[in-house]
Amino acid sequence: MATKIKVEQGDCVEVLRNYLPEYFDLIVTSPPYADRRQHTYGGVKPEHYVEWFLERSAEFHRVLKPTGSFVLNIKEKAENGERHTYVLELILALRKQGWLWTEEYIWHKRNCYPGKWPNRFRDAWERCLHFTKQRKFKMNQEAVMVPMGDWADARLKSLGKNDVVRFDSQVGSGFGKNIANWTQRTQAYPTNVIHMATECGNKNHSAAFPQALPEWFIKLFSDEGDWVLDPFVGSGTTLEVARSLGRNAVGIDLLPEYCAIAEAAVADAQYQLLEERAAYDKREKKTSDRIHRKPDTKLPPEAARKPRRVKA
Amino acid sequence: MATKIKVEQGDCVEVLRNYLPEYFDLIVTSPPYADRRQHTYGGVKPEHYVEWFLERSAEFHRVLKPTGSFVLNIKEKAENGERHTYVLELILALRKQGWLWTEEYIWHKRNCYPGKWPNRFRDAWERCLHFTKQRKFKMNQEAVMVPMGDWADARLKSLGKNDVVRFDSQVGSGFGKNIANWTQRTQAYPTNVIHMATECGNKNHSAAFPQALPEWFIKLFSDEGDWVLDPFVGSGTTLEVARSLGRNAVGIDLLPEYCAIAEAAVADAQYQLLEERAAYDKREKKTSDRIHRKPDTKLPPEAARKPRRVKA
DNA sequence: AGCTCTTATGAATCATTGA
DNA sequence: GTCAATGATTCATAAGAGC
Repeated sequence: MATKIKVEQGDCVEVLRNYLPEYFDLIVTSPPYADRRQHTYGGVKPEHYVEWFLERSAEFHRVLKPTGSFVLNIKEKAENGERHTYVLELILALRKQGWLWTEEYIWHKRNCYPGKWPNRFRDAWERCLHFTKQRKFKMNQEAVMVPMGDWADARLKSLGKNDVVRFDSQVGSGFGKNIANWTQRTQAYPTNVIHMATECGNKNHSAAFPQALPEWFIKLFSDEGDWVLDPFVGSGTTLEVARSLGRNAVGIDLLPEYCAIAEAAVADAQYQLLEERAAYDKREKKTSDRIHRKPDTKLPPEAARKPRRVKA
Repeated sequence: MATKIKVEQGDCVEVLRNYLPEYFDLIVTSPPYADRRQHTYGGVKPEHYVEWFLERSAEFHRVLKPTGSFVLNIKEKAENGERHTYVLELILALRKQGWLWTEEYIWHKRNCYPGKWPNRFRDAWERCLHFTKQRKFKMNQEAVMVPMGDWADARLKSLGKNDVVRFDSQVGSGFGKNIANWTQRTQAYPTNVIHMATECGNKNHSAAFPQALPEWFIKLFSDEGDWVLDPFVGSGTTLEVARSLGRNAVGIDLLPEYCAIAEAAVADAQYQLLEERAAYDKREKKTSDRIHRKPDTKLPPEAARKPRRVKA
């Protein structure tokens, strides 16, 4: 069964009215921040942001499944030496709208924007607010497990800079193979701090998201075949990732040009996957399930037997 | 001139009434969190936390200099599957009280509390809220610059899964070259994400702060000879650090036993410094300024010439 | 001195049990 | 019903033991 990806042009508050209730399993988005993208979204003023957002999040609530999640990547701007409070107010308002504020994940941007100001350092983090409709919801913790800390620490701490340089030059010396062994040994659950560089993986457009960010949440809060929504899809990163993970997805954006970019990005991703698949088939001389592949991490037996999920 | 350190027992709201207005240059504290440490602080209920705190922060505002800073280390708890909102409400309320919410620093705890739950991962971060009375305030950015070497080490230590995968797959792709770049520069300004483990001290008390956390803010927001206040001083970490950095300090705590511990800690620190000094004098055969020493990192010339400060 | 290995222990949360 | 107490889960450190 093929993965369905759809890009819709318009204001999400209107587009979503055509969708049935409880249609989506996951909403993950990075909305236009207040007063940003003025030329595109008309620059919602900070003092009107909450009101503006609530109208849309009401629709999100309607189209989200009871066991679904809503992940909101956002960060308040600083102005006149102070942080704006509209994000705090938004959290409080969303709770009044019926959302549960389940968690606040921190996206730690390792390579943040350069700059220097007299009253603050560079901003290296953003909020990823996790809202749900119920206390029990779908969460696949095993899908995002990380190699255990002992591993990286012990091994890398003992690596001097010379060792790293040597490692750099001795391609294929067996180091990679060893790493594979260690990762097989033990895995740990991650924390609520997500370390990720702001790499825009695809070159043609400036992605607000690094691909790995929506990837993490899509793996964590949805299954293959589920429906993912990004109501402010921008350049389409969420859609690309959703497709590559075997999720169906809908992306909405106000701007026709963004919709075009998003569609192109998805088409590229699709093409690339087909090429990969062809190459793989040729190599392996048999069909593969590469496109809809399982998470590449080995699950511990007990985790595989009873994954933590909630019945819808 | 000797550094003055004072420990006062009592509720800070009462103790501070005896202090003159605009007495302190910096307030840095980690208050008892709502419903935590019940056996010691009586556990302020989340729904009364803001009210309880505002009474005290009004005094903080009175005794803080106009160019001073107030750093609040706090994190809301999760209960019944949801994060509490009292910290968000506290930020909004403090602004109404006249504080400027200048910045929110993230303390990323590398070794966070273990545990597993169906709906969340381990909590690995806390807020360090930075409030001021004016848009212009004292900030010594150069005092907390990070040597590039250490920074590279920290980055290697904190390698997450994605780094590992990249490490593994892109052998020889320039990892070593990047490291070479980092080590060439000497110092960098930090960001608003502070990467620090929670040292569990070998002492008799549960050390909430790692020493390095108040140290960072004391260096950043005060000068030698300034007055630092910790109104919930607990085991006295702030006082120890203040003394070692040549700042005068006042610590207040409700509990007599904590005050005793704090006084002992400061005495220990004092004793240790004297010993160090004696040893140093013996080695160097001359007097040293080790106790009030400058940061041991070399400043770039231009930074040393014009440190960024605000006149009082 | 330096290293491996073991052990104890935290500003945690949730589900369950008992009053 | 509401609330308080207990158990289960889990991992990055420091400290100590052993070589």
